Amino acid sequence: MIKRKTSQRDAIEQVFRTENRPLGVEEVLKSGRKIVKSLNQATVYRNLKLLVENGRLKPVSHPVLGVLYEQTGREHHHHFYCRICDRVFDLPGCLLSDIKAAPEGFVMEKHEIFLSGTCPSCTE
Amino acid sequence: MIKRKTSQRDAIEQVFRTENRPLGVEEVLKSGRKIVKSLNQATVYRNLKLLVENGRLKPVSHPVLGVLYEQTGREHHHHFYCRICDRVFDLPGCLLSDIKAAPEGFVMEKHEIFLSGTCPSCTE
DNA sequence: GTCTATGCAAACGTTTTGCAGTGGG
DNA sequence: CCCACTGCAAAACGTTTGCATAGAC
Repeated sequence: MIKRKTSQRDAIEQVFRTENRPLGVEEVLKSGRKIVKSLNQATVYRNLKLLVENGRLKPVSHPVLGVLYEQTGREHHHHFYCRICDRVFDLPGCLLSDIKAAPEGFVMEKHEIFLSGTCPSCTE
Repeated sequence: MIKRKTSQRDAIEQVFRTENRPLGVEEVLKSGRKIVKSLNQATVYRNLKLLVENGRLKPVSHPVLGVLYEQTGREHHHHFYCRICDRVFDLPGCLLSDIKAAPEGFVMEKHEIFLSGTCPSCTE
């Protein structure tokens, strides 16, 4: 579905590569405008959707921040939300591995884990 | 902040007692109207907020269904989402208990876990 | 009778869409 | 030279709010 290479879409992808953490629409727009100053909100929405359909991004529905997007291609992992700096960090590994999580009768196909608290730079 | 007893609020609370699972605004409105047919959407929104402030309900931000509400007073637990019947079930116990979840430097204060798959009635 | 809580409609913030025009291939 | 993609503005959607009045106490 992506047919052409545009400076707007490039800028959006570059933002994800630079920040290297899950980002929301507003953050992508703000940072993307530093690269392509005419960047429009509708273009960001359309491209985030396109990039998801093309398997380059994955949506993460965060309990506090709403829908975020992150780059695909990394291992299964979970997220840590810092309530002070309001950022989301990737956590290595999976806390649920080889635990029988769901009771009898339930067939578990997926899981998501969200931790929250304070990150290293905000904790003193 | 709740000063009076109204049939609308009673209906809303009754819906939660009857269903006994996390519910979204639309479900509350739909079921509540079976009890008080004039029940208005704005009234549902206002009462859900009031009931949260009064400690009777607790919001749960679900990755698929958005904001749901559940009755307070039960132990810490997590949720299972059935992708077939689209309902959320409470799960007993906590899968994260006494596991060191966050890496060095991160101070974990809370966590949320969402499982999904198929529930007993939808699995054959 | 007082004043909280409700119903209705307008307002709001966020996301999506229609359309004319730009620019990638 | 196409037509995918963009910017802009309007529409759509879910939630909140202002206001007049019903109804709890």
